[in-house]
Amino acid sequence: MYKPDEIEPKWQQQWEEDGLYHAEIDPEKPKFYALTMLPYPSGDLHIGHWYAMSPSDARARFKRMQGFNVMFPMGFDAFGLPAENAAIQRGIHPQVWTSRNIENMRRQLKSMGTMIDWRREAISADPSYYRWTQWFFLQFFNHDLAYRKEAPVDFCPHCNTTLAREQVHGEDRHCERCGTPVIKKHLTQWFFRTTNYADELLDFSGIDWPDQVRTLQTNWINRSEGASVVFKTEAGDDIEVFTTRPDTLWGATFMVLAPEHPLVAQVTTPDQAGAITDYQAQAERMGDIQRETLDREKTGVFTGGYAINPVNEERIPIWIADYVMMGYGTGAIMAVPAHDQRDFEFARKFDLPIVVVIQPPGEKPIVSDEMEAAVPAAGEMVNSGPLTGTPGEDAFARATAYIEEKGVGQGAVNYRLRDWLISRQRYWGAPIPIIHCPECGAVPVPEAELPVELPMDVEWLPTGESPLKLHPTWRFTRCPKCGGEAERETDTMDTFMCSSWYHLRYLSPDYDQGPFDPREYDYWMPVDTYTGGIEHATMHLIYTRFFHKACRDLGITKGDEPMLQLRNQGMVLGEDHEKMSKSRGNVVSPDDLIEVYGADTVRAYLMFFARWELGAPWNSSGIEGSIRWLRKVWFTFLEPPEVAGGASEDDLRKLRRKVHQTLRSVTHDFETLNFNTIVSGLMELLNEMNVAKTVGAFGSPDWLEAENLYLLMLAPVCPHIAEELWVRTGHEYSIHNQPWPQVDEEAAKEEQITLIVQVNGKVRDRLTVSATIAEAEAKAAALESEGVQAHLAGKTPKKVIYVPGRLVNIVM
RNA sequence: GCCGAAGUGGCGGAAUUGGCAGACGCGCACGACUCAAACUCGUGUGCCUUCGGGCAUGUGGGUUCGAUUCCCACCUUCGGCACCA
Repeated sequence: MYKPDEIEPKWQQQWEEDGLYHAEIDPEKPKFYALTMLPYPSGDLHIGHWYAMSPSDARARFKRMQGFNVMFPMGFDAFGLPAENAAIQRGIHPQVWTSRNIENMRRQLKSMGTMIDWRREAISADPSYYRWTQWFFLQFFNHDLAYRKEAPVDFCPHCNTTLAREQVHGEDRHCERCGTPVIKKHLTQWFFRTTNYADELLDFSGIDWPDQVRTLQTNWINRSEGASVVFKTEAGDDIEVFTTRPDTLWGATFMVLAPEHPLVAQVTTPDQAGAITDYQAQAERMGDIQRETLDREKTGVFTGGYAINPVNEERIPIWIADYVMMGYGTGAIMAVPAHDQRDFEFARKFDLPIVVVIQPPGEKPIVSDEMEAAVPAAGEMVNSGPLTGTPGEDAFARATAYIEEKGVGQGAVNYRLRDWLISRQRYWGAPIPIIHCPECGAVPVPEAELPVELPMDVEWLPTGESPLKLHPTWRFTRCPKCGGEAERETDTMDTFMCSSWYHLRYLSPDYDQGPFDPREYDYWMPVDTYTGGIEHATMHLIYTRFFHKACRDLGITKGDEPMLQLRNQGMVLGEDHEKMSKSRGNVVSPDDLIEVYGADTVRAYLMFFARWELGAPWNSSGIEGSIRWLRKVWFTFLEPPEVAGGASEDDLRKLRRKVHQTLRSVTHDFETLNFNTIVSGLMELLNEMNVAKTVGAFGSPDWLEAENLYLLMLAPVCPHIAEELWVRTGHEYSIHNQPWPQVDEEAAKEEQITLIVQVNGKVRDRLTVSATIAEAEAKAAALESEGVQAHLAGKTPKKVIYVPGRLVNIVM
């Protein structure tokens, strides 16, 4: 009987005692760093964690058998709000709550039978870890990659903290963690200069990442090329704008500033001041209730001020309107109503002049009074002073050159990507290692004094405010520079900061001379295969790339990218096809499944039941198929056959062929992470082996080879049963130290093939012929076949097409 | 509105990238075992059929001897972005 509850714990213990999966530097062997995204210690592993981790584990095991020195580490992204909420609601200290959860999740991970090397575990909330998170912050600070500024920022009123732009999602601009719509606040916060790396982040040439992630990141960064142009105002100030259409500059008939633009007050005339202030107040209120979505009708107010169009010296009015956003570009635009739909609508509503300066080729001349919509297409420049007549394809370049010659602007590139806001007004995070001194300003904590540890004796307030702010003593300190009284920064860092470098801490989690041991780095980095959810495409996966590149420029890391290959798994939905959630009551618990089926069955089912990158709804009867398969594996190898001996040469050759064909496809599918076809291939081979068993193949040399190869292929998928059967069939422990077998291409070759015979593309016959059949012979056989004769009716075919080894198509 | 992914039996999915559509598994039906049920094993299972065959990979076209695969248009679903200048 197959009893997973007996064999699984037994082997897990054995492997652990023997240190089977310890990863050590070995210059003799090629290394392979297999990494899967680390979990947040929420308390329980759910089936989604299993789905992410157990196929990744199987892949790592496969690589190990292939002869690579594989490191497959695990850790916990242990800072974060849920721990703090538990503290507020139940009075448990986040430290206690977190370590309790980690203990449970570690136990669950071990029950999965993974090859995780637990000696390399890293926990981001440990002072020995966040000491280095803080150290990285200081390196960035010292090299002007971290800075502090006041800005309108996104604030989650539920989580009581600011968020990075990447952590605000959806049309309603809600908090990535809790779903609450964010509000704008003006606060002084810490930022990292991610925008310095915008262009480099768009370059994926050195890495094998899914197109989808590349597209998401590319769209997120949203690079646009254009020009920045300076308009002088009559009030004396310069207004800089960004435009992607420098060729339309002669058509700029007014300017629009965002209501929050700092120059609004300067350009506003006294008689317009009242209307302007009212509109600004309205826009500010609207900001909270999403002014973009609520009101598509253009609104705005004239400031009374004028600017001069730098190319034609026209005097153009300056307006403010909420369709111009302070957060993009310079917060001011030149409005070209003839060629921009938004400007067009605005001009029509407020009766502003529309001047056509682009004429698309081959279309009848555009007349501004008759326009029903803006004409955004490229075309010949018209009505554009010295550049009139410039053809569409040259317009952009010539206009930019002209602006530069005149000294009123230059070519410019703009991005949507913002600098990364890393300040969080929360307790359970790594404190920002800065001391604010009234004399010296923001002073970094000396490296020798790291980590700035979180105080444990804190009080939780139901207001949701960070207890660091109200701690009686913690924040008061002395300035490291002048020795005067000073205060600590009470904000902590975004937890995405911790997870931006965790793959480096795994290299040497106990190292205390730096964030990682350079010897380990030189051997293991970069990560060879990284697996995890696509939901991190524009958060963690941008941050960690930025982090790596910034560290490279500081001489801390090497190479341009931290992770060479990325693969994303999909999501396991509930049986009702909905996202799993406690409130829906459709959550599948891995602990329960292991109790009933054992880990090997769960692992096999998770690999088999869907395309890994897509995921699928759970199916509780589907998993029955997986345990049936493993029971059948057990019986096939251990149960004596009903027929002993007597298999024909042919039967044995057939068996051997199937074994090597399966080995070929399984090897390929492991390489490409097509887990479902690995399992189906093994199922198919097992069926074939049982056929061979009934004709007396059991015990023959070919059978024994099949058995060996079968168990070796099974080992990465179902490590426990494979080990048990390996030992029971008389092999030496451990199967997991065996090399991956080689395909015998000769054995895998088909001797006979089914030649498909088509007439006009329709199958009319199937012939069993030698695989090496010659073209003439194949065609002749096809023409003579019964099925064809019936359709030929004495006529001569027009054409006969032969595809070697596959088919003959007779065209009538 | 823009960008991207995906549409194949009752279900999850397969098809060496242009060559037998539906592998493998679930489910279902029938049979064996059983007093009976479950388990297990066996057989069958895309649809229609006048049993010759015909129709089938979201829809409609196209390229080709041949299309799930390539091209064009459209529909649906799911993700992302969105007054981005």
